[in-house]
Amino acid sequence: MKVLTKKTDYAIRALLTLAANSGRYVSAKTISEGQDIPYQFLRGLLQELIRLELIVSKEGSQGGVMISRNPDEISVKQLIEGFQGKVQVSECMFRRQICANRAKCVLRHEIMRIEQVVNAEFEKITIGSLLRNLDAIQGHIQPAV
Amino acid sequence: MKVLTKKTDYAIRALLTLAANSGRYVSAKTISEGQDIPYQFLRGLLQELIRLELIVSKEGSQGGVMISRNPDEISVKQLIEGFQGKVQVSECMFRRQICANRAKCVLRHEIMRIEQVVNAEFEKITIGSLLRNLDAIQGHIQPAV
DNA sequence: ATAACTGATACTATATTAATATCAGTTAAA
DNA sequence: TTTAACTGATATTAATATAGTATCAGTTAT
Ligand code: FES
Ligand code: FES
Repeated sequence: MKVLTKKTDYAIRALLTLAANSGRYVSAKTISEGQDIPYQFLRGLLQELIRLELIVSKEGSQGGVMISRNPDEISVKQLIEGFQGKVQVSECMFRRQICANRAKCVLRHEIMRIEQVVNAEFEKITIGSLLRNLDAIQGHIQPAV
Repeated sequence: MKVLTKKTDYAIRALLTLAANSGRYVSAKTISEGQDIPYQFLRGLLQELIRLELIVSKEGSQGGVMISRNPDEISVKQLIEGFQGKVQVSECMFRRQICANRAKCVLRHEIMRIEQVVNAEFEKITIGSLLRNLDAIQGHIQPAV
């Protein structure tokens, strides 16, 4: 049981590369090769990131994508929601009117609490914090090119 | 993004019925109808619960399945692990030796912490606790037949 | 004997995720 | 002014996981 799909994982890694190269346009090809993400898959994903307004693009030769937000304001939670939808533990555990009074259902509350904890934790993790951690370890994410 | 699959959800509900009928054999048909779980799907699932040693069965007429553990000792965590595998936030976020020193990787630790929180929460929720909550609400889960 | 059951297993359908492919249009620079 | 390096947009396929169905053999209470 995995919580992050490959797409979200790829998005995080692409954004890390972009955060390490802010102010510069980096091509999909460069990111693809640097992070070992399938090229066309990455391209689609980058277009989604553009729609999410986390990056901007420049067409043509020497073009590419560039991060357009403060990396500290891009949380893993946002990315999960953008690519996988809200964290949802389950639908109503007891369907068909079993819990007539959904609003007061203790179970639901219990389970929604877990969702909140997970969300809160993923909110704390940002592209910025990840990048700093990586830098602290060994300065991995090299400026591309 | 859902955390519990239908199978796990069904298993929880089947076990609640069985917990409310402990000491008695309840047929798959009765559970299926009572909880609105597809019959054959439920049958397979019950066989898995038998292998997990959470229930026992009796063949033949008047047969069925019966819970064989203290409901307080059956946690949702166990069920998730039995049906969906361990909670795993992602594989190593940075593949191919990027983090040369996996053991000390801050990211991994961060992410593993979330996994632990989730697991700890699901461990607290047991068939017993769920059943008591339901009873407290309105005594839903009627003894079957 | 028969109806009500489980054991075991094979199969199909559906949905989600992952990956590829194609072609049109933009831009920098030789 | 042509060309190579790019993105935009979209269609298609492949792989995998989840959900649901079907069948037949064997067991047991009545
Ligand atoms: S779990 Fe759905 S209302 Fe209680
Ligand atoms: S995330 Fe894999 S070792 Fe750091």
